[in-house]
Amino acid sequence: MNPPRPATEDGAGERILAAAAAIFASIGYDGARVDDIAERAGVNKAMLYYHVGDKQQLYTIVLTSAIERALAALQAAIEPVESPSEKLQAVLRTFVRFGSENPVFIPLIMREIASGGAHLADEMILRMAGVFRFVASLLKQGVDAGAFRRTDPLLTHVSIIGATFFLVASTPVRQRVASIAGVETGGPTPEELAAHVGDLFLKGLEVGAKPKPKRRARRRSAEFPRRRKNND
Amino acid sequence: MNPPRPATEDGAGERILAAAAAIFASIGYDGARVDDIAERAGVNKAMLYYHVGDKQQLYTIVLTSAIERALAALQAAIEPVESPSEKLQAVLRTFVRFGSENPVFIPLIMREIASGGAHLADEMILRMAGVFRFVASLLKQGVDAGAFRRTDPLLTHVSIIGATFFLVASTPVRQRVASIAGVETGGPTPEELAAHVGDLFLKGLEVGAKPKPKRRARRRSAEFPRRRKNND
DNA sequence: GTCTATATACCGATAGAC
DNA sequence: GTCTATCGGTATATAGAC
Repeated sequence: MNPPRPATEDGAGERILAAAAAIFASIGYDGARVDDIAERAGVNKAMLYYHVGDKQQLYTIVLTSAIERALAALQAAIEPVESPSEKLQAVLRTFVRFGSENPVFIPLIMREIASGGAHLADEMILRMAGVFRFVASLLKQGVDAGAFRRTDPLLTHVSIIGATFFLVASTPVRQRVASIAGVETGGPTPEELAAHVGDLFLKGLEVGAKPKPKRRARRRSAEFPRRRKNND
Repeated sequence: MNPPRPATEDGAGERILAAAAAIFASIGYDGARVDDIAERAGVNKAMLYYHVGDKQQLYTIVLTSAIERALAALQAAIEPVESPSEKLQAVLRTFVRFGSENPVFIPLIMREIASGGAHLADEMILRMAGVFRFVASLLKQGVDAGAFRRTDPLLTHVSIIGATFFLVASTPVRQRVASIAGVETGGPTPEELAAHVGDLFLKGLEVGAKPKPKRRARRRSAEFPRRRKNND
């Protein structure tokens, strides 16, 4: 059951993982066919099992390696800039750019969210929490510096992820909608997408001239009791 | 191939569609098993084929009926309010509430986005364009009234959809991440989710006190040539 | 209209030859 | 290490009895 070696060295292993990522992203775990992955990678199906392992292991490796590279890209992106606003913009740009350059990443995550994290091992949750902590610390820096309003960091993080991921992943559907709706904004570049979402969220987070002491407390109040966890 | 009747009348047809929606939402089109749908609906599998049709027809009916009800909910939601800001907030609240009360809707759409709209017939694109037109007209009202900044309506619409859908659908994963990351915001109510995203987007869209003539022109400039359409 | 039984095909995984 | 052939299980869809 266990692969004889890490399968992350170059050669057939890389081709198999790349093919698996592409197919898992486009039709999901259940829709993916191991035969198709092997064919796309140019290897025999038996070789796929020999080198990497079964379908579930293949999926886990694809998912974890993708999110690890995403986190590394995020950390590299904010290094050269200073202010919280610039860092946040760099993060948004990195989300958009990484998702555009690695077109398997966002569909994989979106499908996992859609299924309630059914295939997500604790290991993946841990890495997602790492990305969240990264963004949360950045938001906190902005709040401490007086640049950002104080918001719920996790909900803000999810909002950012949702907006950027949808902007990138919706491109094919968006173009069809734009064509039918008669608008001409179906084909923006990743830079334009990042600029749009950066504009929106920076204005939404930055401390404006008018204080307007927040329309509702962010802390949980007694009138909103905690809901039961609904993991099945 | 064609079902003998519309299959939207009450009785077994409704139960079948509800069961199909739940299963398609939780494990996707390819993962869904017709046997499971029939069992969940409490009908024989042959009856399912007799009343509704095959798996693809089942999926199409589920998807189109869901988005039609969503659009109806949106239209009903903005009727009682007046100002563009209140209307936008009502729209956000409706997205969150409808998605929470119809837990099949958001996963269905998210999976379609993730697959690039592979299963989306033109009929569905038309309905999605209807929802976009609805939001776009609302944004335009706000711009004309001097309440909102001028942004790309389609990209703003997608950003709103992405943030709200992710906030709602991420609940199970978010709770696991929150538990690991040591934060306590894993279980907000739909009202709290709507308040958060409303706060964020209203501040991001409203015209602030400081004019700050926009950091970048929204119109496509010569330095960003239109990309080729990449529908496969 | 309803249900049982089954046709037909496919998929994941592996045995075993080389 | 590589490939062919195949096993066992399961899926969609339908035929046909009642």
